[in-house]
Amino acid sequence: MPQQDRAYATREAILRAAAEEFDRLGYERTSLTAVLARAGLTKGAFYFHFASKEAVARALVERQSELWAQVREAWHARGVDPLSALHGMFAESAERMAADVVLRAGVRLNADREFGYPGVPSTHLTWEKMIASYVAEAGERGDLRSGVDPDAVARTLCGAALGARLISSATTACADFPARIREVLGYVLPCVASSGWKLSGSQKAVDGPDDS
Amino acid sequence: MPQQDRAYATREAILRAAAEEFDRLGYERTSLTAVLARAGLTKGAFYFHFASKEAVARALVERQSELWAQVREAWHARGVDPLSALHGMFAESAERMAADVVLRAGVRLNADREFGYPGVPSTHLTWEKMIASYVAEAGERGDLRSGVDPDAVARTLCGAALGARLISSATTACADFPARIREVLGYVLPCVASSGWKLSGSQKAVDGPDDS
DNA sequence: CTCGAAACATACCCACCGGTCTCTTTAGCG
DNA sequence: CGCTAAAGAGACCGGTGGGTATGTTTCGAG
Repeated sequence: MPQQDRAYATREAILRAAAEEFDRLGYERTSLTAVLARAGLTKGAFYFHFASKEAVARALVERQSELWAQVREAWHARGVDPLSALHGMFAESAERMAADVVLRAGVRLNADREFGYPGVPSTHLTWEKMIASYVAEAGERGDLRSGVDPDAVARTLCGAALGARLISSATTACADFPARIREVLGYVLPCVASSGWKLSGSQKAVDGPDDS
Repeated sequence: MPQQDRAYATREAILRAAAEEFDRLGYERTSLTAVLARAGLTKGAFYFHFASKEAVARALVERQSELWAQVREAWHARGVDPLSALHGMFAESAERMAADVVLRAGVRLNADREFGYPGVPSTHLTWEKMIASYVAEAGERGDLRSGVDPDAVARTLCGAALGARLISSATTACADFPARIREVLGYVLPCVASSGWKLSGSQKAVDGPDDS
């Protein structure tokens, strides 16, 4: 609760303007001047609310990471099988990103750090492990084909999602990101899951091949 | 044919040093000073051979694009089925990239332009179309499952390859890129190809699931 | 050997960007 | 009202990076 309401508004305005620029250009190529021009503010306002350019970026990454835990919890609570949960989490994440610039910026910033700079431990490994554990769990339930390596599947899905986001971000500002994600899932999961597995959780699986 | 042999050598040295920096840091974060320090040269030498920083980047992108046409021709000449040709092209490309810094830098620069800057037509669309045509051709031969959309497969593979390269580049300097690409192909192609299809062309398909 | 162009070195310029400093305005509160 | 701190404006600074201008070496031709 800020001492003044106006302060909260401008802080949000800065975050939003920064998100829009970061989303388009990434961290390096985004200048504070551009952000402030977009927000209709000046450096005085900025450095009152944030300690540095990096601090805004961190704030955006923060918001983003909070949200994912939330999404994950929600799908965990639904009690569907692991593969369906994975599908749901991917799809919901993609849809949220398509709808929210602030979220997109946070994701991009988070990724840019990892892949731009060399040798960063990276949150991305966390994702890979999380996905791998879901796939492994599916294996214990007998939902996998024989010979499927959970780690390899996790690497594939992670990479595919990353690439899809980049392309979608550059071409349609992530508008077609959900569709691309569903395509990826549609062409990977059937190859991973055993023939008996079916997507559950009131989801629509689009663009995958028919069983034949 | 340069007037002096030494000139050719230094030009190559600049290209190599620039490639190493571009490969690690990307275009924006690479400074000429760092490149020249690495090459043991000065700005005088640089601006004699290249008009600008961007010109070196273009030269690297140029080399890269020449090579792909070559790879594509080679696999076309082998006369294998379309899906096997796709597999071969992907695998060979990945292996060349793992081995050659100059190539990697060109690829990264080419991609950075497309995805960093908004609204660039992009060579990447060319790739998608090319892949889609191969997949469509496979469909005409009856090598596809029913319900498979060649365009969607192309998007998926393109994105997956892009993501795999980024992750591999950041973590192992693309050393495990060939393995990651084979994983991707192993978990996508079986889901796309009809059950009768088999990989040909003396290639090893690793990490894919068993048929069951 | 000489001379001139090619090939490279070095000092310099300038625009920009993140960050700081000082000053003004606004809002809460007695 | 009037006082004070929050909130914001706007000028300014240091550093860096791409690019240039000018000087110096190397090489090949005649």
